[in-house]
Amino acid sequence: MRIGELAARAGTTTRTLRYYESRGLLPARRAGNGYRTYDESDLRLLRQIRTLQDFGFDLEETRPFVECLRAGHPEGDSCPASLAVYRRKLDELDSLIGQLSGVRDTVARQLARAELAAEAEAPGGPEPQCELGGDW
Amino acid sequence: MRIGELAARAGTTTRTLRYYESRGLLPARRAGNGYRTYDESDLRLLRQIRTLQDFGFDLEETRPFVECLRAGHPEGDSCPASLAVYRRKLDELDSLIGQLSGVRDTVARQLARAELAAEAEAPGGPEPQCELGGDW
DNA sequence: TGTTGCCTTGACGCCAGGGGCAAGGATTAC
DNA sequence: GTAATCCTTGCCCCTGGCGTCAAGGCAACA
Repeated sequence: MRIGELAARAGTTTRTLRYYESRGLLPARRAGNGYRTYDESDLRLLRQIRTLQDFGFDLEETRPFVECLRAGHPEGDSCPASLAVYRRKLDELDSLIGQLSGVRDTVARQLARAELAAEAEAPGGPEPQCELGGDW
Repeated sequence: MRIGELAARAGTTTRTLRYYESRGLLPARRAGNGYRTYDESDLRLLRQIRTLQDFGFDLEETRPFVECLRAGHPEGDSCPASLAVYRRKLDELDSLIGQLSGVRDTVARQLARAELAAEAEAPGGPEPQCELGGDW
């Protein structure tokens, strides 16, 4: 199959496939006319890449999975290098989520404080909000 | 005060201050010789920007806070536009944290599954890990 | 008078992951 | 025959927030 068909079947673009090839991630055979040629196994590699990318893995992090599949393993994560990437990613995610949660709480506190200050500055203002019900 | 001093006092660089100016975020007066001139209130604006940047706000999101201070309000978040940014950021953070948590759990499951498969494939292998204790 | 040291503008680089276009060759359909 | 698709390579563009020169001007101190 040629590049357009592979791209269509994987739900991506030819530009992306050429980019992966330029990174050495998904090299293609060439037909006599210079056209890139792919087979079903390439589709499998490509799907592995896209799945991990959807998880937020960057391209380099998908490399061990791709090489694992190319080496004949049944799954991209059947190799130690892939497991190492999983573990590192898990740590990264935990750290990032922790950080973001901290920021989230800080922002929430700032918001609450600023809202209180605004309400104090505009007493009996335009937003009584929830007291004693509205007109419904 | 000139640009180098302001940068030093805010813990940032002159390049950064010129960049902010190019974005219209922190314009400077000019001395007769063309040098940028700042005062204490600029330092305050700059600190507001840096604080929000540290929270992961991008530059444009800091603009309402800066304008609020410049308008004479005691705090950068004393204005409705700033509160709106807080709320939007809070939503973004919640959404992002939720997404990342989902990915985290997926990766964790994949890792556990792949580790089990690897162990099944190498029975009595090199990592008995926690059963019946080691040599200690 | 030189030599630092700060200042000015302008311009390119960088990171990822491609988008988009140009100029041309190959193939296929009618 | 020729028009419509496909394919090729190569090149510049984009985002954010600056870093890093480069070439030159201004100020202060010895």
